[in-house]
Amino acid sequence: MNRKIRVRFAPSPTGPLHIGGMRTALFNYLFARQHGGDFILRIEDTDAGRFVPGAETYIVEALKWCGITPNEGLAPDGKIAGTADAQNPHAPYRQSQRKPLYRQYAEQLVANGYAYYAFDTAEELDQLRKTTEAGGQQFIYNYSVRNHLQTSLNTPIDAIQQRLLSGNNWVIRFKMPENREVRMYDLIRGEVTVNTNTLDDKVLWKRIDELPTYHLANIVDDHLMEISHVIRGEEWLPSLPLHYLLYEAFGWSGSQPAFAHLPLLLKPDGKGKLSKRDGDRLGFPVFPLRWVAPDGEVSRGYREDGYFPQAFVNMLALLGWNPGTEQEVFTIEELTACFRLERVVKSGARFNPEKAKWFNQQYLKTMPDDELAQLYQPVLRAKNITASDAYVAAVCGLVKERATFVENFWELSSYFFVAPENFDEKIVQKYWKPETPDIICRAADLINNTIPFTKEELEKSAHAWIQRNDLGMGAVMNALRLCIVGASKGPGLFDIIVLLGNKKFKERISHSLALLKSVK
RNA sequence: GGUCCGUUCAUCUAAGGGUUAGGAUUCAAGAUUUUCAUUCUUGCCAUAGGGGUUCGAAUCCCCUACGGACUACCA
Repeated sequence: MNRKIRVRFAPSPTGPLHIGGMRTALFNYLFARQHGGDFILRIEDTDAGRFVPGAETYIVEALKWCGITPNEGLAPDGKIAGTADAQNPHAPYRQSQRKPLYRQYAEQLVANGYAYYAFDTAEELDQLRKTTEAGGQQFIYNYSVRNHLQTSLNTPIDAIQQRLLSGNNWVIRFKMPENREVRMYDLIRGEVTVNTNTLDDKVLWKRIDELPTYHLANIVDDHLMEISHVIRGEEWLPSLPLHYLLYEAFGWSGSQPAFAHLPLLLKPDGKGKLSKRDGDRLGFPVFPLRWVAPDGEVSRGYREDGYFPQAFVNMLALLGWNPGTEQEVFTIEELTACFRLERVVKSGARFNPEKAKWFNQQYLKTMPDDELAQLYQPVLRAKNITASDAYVAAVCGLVKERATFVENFWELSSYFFVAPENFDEKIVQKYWKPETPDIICRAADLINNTIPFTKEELEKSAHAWIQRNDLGMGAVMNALRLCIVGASKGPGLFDIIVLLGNKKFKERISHSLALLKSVK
């Protein structure tokens, strides 16, 4: 039985996707691609009350940024497919648009005795729950209470019809069997067993918005869309028995998908799962893209914070998964090749923002200079600086290994574009002596007259000159660096000078000399 | 409270019953460098506790503790 691998990522558009959701999407994507299967994007918008405008677009954009492209579920315009075509045979992929479909399945369950209509109101239920718990008992809506309530199980057929016709004062509940051990299998956790007595009669059909609940829609769609593997967050593990039982009730157990529940992402500090608040509190993004909530509140995004999507994806992949080797830096192709569901860790992972930075640095370091130049040019233009691509690329080449983000480039390389106006106090104190200006002038002359004007040649003649005059490497080089850079940092001084060029070097020396004179 | 899942350095994790318990991030020290950074070297640091099973347990079993999720007409 060689079933086609088909997985789905099924977020609900209640807000931006956070890191955990992105990881779930990534693992689904990797798994599908590795097996030559399909990766389907489905929108689970069966809660009209929690719908947030823009969330769906955000989800599509975020996946796109990461290079996680669904091969089913999107229309040619890049949006969620709303109608079926050759490319999207199982459309629509928004559950709200699949609404007409679900009702019959719910009714089927009622007809076959696996579900029933319940006529109690939310208020009655609340009351019942309160009194039960006040009596020290825990309230479970199951066989022990369902017979005492008004349901289709204890109401004559004509009266049921009457109630159904008289309005929407009803829900459909799953009739949880009594005292059954449900044995389930999870690809990551192994066998899990639960007794049905601890479970309750979950609502499958909501009166409030006349839509199925997650549980019903999810099972029906996974079946109809021929999903082979359900890879989702651990928060769904407690509802797995219900899902098993639903497949059974529909008679679909034979084609039921395999399940894998991913460990949760925990706060970097303290207790509990990672939340939006932690990002604000600890100063790191929890969302892939910047998100502006309908109320105007802005949440940072990895993209806007200057992370490369490759680095972000790489970081995500290593959250709760590892290849068993010591490799940490992966392209998405490499990830696709070596990802194994069985190697996903069982325990929750504390999220570490530091490691995310480290990954970005790894990618920055290996990125070609001309690509970096394209990213840096807009920053320069914003500062009214015009420089050739070749020049900017050379600058990037010299500073990239000391940066984590392109954003760091300016502070690391401003002196390649503008003369320093301020000088590091400590370095001035240490290296700027009364005789220094004279030495700098002579050194500058020497440098200006060196032919060819190359790093090697400059190094050779400068070293010889310093030695000949017994001036001390540190004293001359640091003072010279102070004039060029303004501080004691940066790449090799002769690298800088050569890139700056003879003319600019001269200007820089006289400019700084004048400034430093007034400082002293 | 109930149900389920989990527990190896500060953090992410490796170790199919037999290793001085390995790597990475962070931190610290040293080397290299004219400086900063990179790089390299080194260091610090862990099997939650208690019982079993076994010649031998991080690994299998039980108990305890701790952590997490779930417990809606949310997903």
